[in-house]
Amino acid sequence: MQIATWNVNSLSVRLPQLLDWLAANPVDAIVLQETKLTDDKFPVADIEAAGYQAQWFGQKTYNGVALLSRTGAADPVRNIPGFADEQARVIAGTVQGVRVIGGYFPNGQAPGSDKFAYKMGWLDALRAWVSQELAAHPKLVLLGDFNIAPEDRDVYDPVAWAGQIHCTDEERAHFRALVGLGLHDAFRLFEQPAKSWSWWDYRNLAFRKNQGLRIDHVLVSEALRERVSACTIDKTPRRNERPSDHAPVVVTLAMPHA
DNA sequence: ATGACTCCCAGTGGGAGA
Repeated sequence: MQIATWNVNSLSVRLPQLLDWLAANPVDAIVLQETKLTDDKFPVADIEAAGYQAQWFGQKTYNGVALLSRTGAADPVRNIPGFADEQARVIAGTVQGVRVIGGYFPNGQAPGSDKFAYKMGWLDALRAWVSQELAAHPKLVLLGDFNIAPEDRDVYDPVAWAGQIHCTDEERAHFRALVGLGLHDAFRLFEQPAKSWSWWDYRNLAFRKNQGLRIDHVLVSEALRERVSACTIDKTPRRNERPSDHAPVVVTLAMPHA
């Protein structure tokens, strides 16, 4: 079983690339971030034609998430229950017995800003809810655009980024607290090339110079840890014309009855 | 290097992203 995450930075712009990628990478499920579409504009027909069922939750201009799966998702949830939020950032569902939680974590803009405070409150609420979800669903994957670079090795220039957004102590403490619920950073369960990033700035030839951050993550529960056989970042779509600034991340699980 | 690019809604520019 394979599950992916991809921040597409506008699904209307990236739909052809998504369909191409799914044809080449027929994952069982994928969560999308930054669809930037109101629900009435979601391209459900194209996605179903590609062999996926979809749950989606969006808004105009900003945010927006979706969960696509071959077999459909049971018990869907949109956003964090009990956390009043104007922004469409979370979609969850149970796919082939695995609880899949896709998130587009707040950017936070800058430490000290209102948006940073929102990010901290959102992370508090997310952790409390994921803790409950874990208790109900031991086989759980939390994945998406976390907008957090967990360690200095996840940053191309950790000196320049020290204390900057995505790299603050507060954000990194939140990442560790999520892991502390009993989750594992699937990417780090394996030997990985140095300088592995999931996002590269559009500016300054950052992709060509491989100047990026690893901010898109897949966290797997303890019950799934032994089943994880691979976790990779696919840089291929970042080489497209008009690419998203993020690359997909794919986790492979050995699921005997999937 | 106070930047750079891309998307969006707007409306002939500006905010947000990361």
